[in-house]
Amino acid sequence: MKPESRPGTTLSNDFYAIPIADFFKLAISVDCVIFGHEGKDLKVLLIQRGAEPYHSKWALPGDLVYPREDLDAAALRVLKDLTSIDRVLFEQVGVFGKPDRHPLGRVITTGYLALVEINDYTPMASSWATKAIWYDVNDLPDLAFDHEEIITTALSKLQQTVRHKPVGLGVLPGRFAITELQELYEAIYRTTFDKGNFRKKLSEWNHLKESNEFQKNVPHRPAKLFEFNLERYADLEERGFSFDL
Amino acid sequence: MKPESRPGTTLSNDFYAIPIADFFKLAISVDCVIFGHEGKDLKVLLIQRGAEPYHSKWALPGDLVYPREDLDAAALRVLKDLTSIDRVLFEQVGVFGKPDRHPLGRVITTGYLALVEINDYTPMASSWATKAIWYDVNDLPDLAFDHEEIITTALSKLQQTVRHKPVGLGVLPGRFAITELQELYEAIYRTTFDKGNFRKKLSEWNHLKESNEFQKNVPHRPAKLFEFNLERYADLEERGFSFDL
DNA sequence: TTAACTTATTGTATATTTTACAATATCTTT
DNA sequence: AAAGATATTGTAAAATATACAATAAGTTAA
Repeated sequence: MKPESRPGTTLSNDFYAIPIADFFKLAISVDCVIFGHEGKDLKVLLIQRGAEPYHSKWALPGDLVYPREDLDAAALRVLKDLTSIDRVLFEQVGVFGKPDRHPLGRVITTGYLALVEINDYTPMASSWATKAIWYDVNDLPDLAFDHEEIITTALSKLQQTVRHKPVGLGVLPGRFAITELQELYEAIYRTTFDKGNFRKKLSEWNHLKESNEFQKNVPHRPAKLFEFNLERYADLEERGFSFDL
Repeated sequence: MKPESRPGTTLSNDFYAIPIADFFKLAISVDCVIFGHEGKDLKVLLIQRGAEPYHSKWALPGDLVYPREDLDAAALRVLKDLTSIDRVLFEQVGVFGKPDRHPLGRVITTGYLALVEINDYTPMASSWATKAIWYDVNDLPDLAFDHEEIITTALSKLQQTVRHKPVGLGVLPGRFAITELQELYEAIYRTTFDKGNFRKKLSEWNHLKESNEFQKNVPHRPAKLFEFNLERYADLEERGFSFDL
């Protein structure tokens, strides 16, 4: 049956060639691209599937959305199941709805991204996965479904977001050296910045305040530790800015 | 029933408290935010609904997605139904999936945006709408469902897109004055730019080529008409750039 | 104890870009 | 011919970005 054979409608009652029941033979899911930061690395949390289809293949953690559940809530549930994290940086990436993306039926999925600090949480294998492992973004295994595409889109989205919103709060420890924050940016953008210039850029944003603490046990001059100025951070998040590479 | 009472699954067969059938009692739709450009104005094409719910209210044109139809294809179908346009600038905005956003049941919608030239097309009232009218983006009527939110998100997305991709091809006529292109940008960003500086910025992008034609019948010095250098335009679209306001 | 080594932090001169306007140019209308 | 409208080009000053140099302050090894 060709789509063209039926004029448009919006949940009205004029269904023609296609039985109305067919419009409800689908499910929706969420899939989470959980980026993990650790020093200079950016990784993604993948699970090894314990069920068909794609049994034992690597995939993004995800789940069907409950009948009355909000999409964002479903994605947060998956995130929390796996990392016990409530939220850090969390946003919708987009919908992936090709008719044949799921071999068992029509499943439309919404991708979400989150960014967390790897060392803050040990990912637990959930009931639906035999194991969960952090993979480097630059070296991913073969993935189930269209999950590779979702990850690619999510990374672009993350890079985009970080150009107009501050990042680091909840990812870095409460007190951190400026170099650590720079390494977070470098991991996200897969590049390097000049130390001095990056430092100047940050000081313009004015969202850091220095503490009187220094790094300890480092084999070189210890860096002064900073913390985020929460008010100013929230303000930047709210207003947005433009960070040019 | 609380979501927490059921552990996660990914289309596997371990459904507990919720009957599997309930997972399929939902429908998906697409809604199109069709932006129309005309001189200095940016408008949105709205339809007056001819069916319940929200009968006779203003709403975005949209439709249910056919069982085997790709989401993008569904949105393009709606766009073409109404404007007979194939595509110009067209992209996904995001998913809107609050459980109660549709009074008759669970309907999850994906928003799309398109940008067209108003004078190129006369919108026709489709079978599912009593009329279709262009409304100024800054002066919208009360809208059905969560369509106001979708429009707001779509406008942000359009502004974002136009910061790293060229715009104008397919919207402006084949030959146009630079001021016309500037007015398109000004309509999208709801601001004004310095003429001289905008012109310089454009010439850096190098995607215009001058014709030997001039404006006619204007009560002032006629402007030289330009056209897009298609190769360069495509190149910019491909690579992307950063246009700072 | 000191020299070598490592990263931190600040400074700075140069190049590049942005911005705000000024100055002309070229048509139409009065 | 003067006045009125934009078009188009030019330019000086201000603001930014970039590439490095120079110095600081620890640790490690000789």
